[in-house]
Amino acid sequence: MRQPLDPDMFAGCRASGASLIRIGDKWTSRVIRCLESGPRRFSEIQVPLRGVTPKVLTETLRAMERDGLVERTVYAERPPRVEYTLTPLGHTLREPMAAGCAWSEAHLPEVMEAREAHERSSLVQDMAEQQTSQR
Amino acid sequence: MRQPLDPDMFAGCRASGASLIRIGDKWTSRVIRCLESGPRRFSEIQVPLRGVTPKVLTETLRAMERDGLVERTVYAERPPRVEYTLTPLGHTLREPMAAGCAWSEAHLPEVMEAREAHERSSLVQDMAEQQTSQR
DNA sequence: CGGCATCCAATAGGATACTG
DNA sequence: CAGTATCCTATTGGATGCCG
Repeated sequence: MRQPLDPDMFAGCRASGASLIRIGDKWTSRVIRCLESGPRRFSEIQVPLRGVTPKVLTETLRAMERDGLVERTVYAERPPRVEYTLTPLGHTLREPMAAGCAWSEAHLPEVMEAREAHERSSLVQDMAEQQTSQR
Repeated sequence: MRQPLDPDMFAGCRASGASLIRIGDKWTSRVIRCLESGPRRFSEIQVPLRGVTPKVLTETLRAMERDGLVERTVYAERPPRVEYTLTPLGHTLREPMAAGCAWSEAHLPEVMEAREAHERSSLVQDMAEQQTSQR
């Protein structure tokens, strides 16, 4: 016989999960990879992120700063220059993130295959439904 | 001197990243953990997810089915019974996900500390601004 | 250059009621 | 029981323009 699931199994996870620390976030992971190789400027990061709007990039960077993952340094120059650096804490995120990326790369073919198989079968179903409604 | 970032460093990642496979998704990771211990029924999963609406849970499960992460089995009974099972592919996701969870748990204190420190400093800033505008 | 302010569209997600 | 259907709101993210 099967054990019932603990209703509160995610009680602590609501705080520690993706909702608190924007790891699952669309952009956070990419920003980290951009900063792996050293400090980068705002516009440098913006390029590989395929022209994400400055608003969104700012929000992402601010959130990461808030969580102590990146540090923001402003140089009082003309024109102004701002650099973002991965903090030691931010660097520790590289490992688990690499695990996720590795999984994606390794299993992408399987996922694509499953997706196509699903599409085929649902197509057949749709056709069957059309037949039925035509009666 | 610093190397420029490759503008296309995420060219393949757009397909393999969180956007394609809903890993970073708020619910997907939790569903997987619910199914680790064996097949579960719809309503069983719904409980620890703190009463997520059936609509959202359905969407999540359907997406995971589409990607070959879970399998849906309908038993022709009265009342009807449906069970969701982790596929072998779905099981392979447990490892990288565990890595992420471990990180969260391990570094949560640091993140919380950074967050509080940030809040304190921005509070001081706000007070300073108020002083300025009162002049 | 590196933002911020504002407006707007698209999407996600919740509440509720109903069905096979 | 396991959803579907409908409605509605909140959040996300894009576009644009301005500023230090």
